[in-house]
Amino acid sequence: MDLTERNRLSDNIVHKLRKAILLGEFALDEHLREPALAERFGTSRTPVRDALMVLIREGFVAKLSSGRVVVQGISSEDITNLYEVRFILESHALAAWAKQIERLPLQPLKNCFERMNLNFVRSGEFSELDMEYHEQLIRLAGNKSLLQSWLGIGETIHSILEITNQGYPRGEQIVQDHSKIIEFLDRNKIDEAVATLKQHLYEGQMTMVETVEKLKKLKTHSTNP
Amino acid sequence: MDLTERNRLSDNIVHKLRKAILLGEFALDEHLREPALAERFGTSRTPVRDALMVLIREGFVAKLSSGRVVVQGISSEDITNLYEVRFILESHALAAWAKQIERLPLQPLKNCFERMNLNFVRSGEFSELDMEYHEQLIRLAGNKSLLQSWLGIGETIHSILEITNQGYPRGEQIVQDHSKIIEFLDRNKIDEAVATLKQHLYEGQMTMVETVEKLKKLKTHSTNP
DNA sequence: TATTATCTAACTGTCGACAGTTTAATAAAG
DNA sequence: CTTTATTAAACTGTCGACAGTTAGATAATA
Repeated sequence: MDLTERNRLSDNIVHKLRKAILLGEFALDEHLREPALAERFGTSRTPVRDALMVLIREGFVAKLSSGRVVVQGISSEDITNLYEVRFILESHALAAWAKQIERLPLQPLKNCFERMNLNFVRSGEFSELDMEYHEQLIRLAGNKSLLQSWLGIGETIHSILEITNQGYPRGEQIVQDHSKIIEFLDRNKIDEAVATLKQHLYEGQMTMVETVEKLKKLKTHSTNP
Repeated sequence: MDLTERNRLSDNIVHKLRKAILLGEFALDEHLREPALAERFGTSRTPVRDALMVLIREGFVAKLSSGRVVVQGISSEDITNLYEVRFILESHALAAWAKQIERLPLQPLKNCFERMNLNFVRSGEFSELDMEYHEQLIRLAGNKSLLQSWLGIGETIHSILEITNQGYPRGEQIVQDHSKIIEFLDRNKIDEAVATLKQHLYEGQMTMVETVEKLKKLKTHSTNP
């Protein structure tokens, strides 16, 4: 079933570069040079180039038409934007699912929830399961483009969570919300499911904004002599 | 203002590969081999790899975890999906713009419309201007993530239009719709603007589905001996 | 000193090559 | 004749190198 999952060097570089950008290691609009990055990560330029293409798509960096790649950084407004789009995509998924003549089964969503419910203490896996739950939610719509758009947003959010994650203080709340959404869907109460989702995402957004703000202050102090 | 626009070989390859896939030159799930493509386009493998990464993002091909890149093709359902997402993004842009305390100016949208209104005979530029109009519409929301998500959808749609384009039989209707949307926005009639947009996109979707179906039939006949 | 011109160093896009791995083909066994 | 084992060809990921171009430093001019 194609589980090979070869580890490419670029994957590792993507991960580390995202972290470095989020932690404010680079200044805004700073030019990221491929040779310097290649030396930093102990590779040739090829995996660095591949990694930069991924980060361009995710919006962490931007490519000027001159070819230069510059750091974009993540502001509170960016996070608000991100969650705004995330909500319209996910709420549309629920609405689209409800409109289907033959609705796709809720089972994958439920299975994911069960795994999360059991392991919700282990914060490492929790973040993955949280995102997987929302991905399953999107998949309910059976719309390839919707999934593709969501993956762009979802991966960005996930990578931010991965780094800023403080151990999921809201773990129990999250599990409870996920449970409520499934119940509402089961009972065909779509509006209630969407409302729960909205509140759920809003809280996630607030937490992330706070965390990123903290990080930013931390950075400002440590660099101001 | 950064107008350099260097021509990379990969851009050319992206264009030609998209066209080949849409015209049905490759079978579904066919394996695209980098060396073969490199020879076909008279380049080394590097620009081919870069081009494939773009096509992966656009959904024309998919990368298996083994590293293989396989052709995905475009079905009528794919187009429906594409337009469904496009509509929720664009309609959200209008709603978000309307909610702003200090609304972004409509001028860029109007400027784009004027250029389209003048040149709408020249079908070559028309396609570009049509997409630019809708991009300006998205920009009204002032949401970076929304724009990024839309660009993914928009570029895919644009590339399909570019190839299947039969000379824009609906040109006048399109210009008229664009004009109506601007008027509605000017008068703060958001619901009407969204309704016009919905009808506008629906007609675009129908045209594209028809065209792609025609292409498919054409292909079936020419390959069946 | 401010501004323009020149030059050098460095970067990006591209190339060909290599190594490990995977696929496909062939041979061996049931 | 089908299924498993073996082998060989080919592909992907990675590397170092080169050339044209760009950015920044230095020199020249006002």
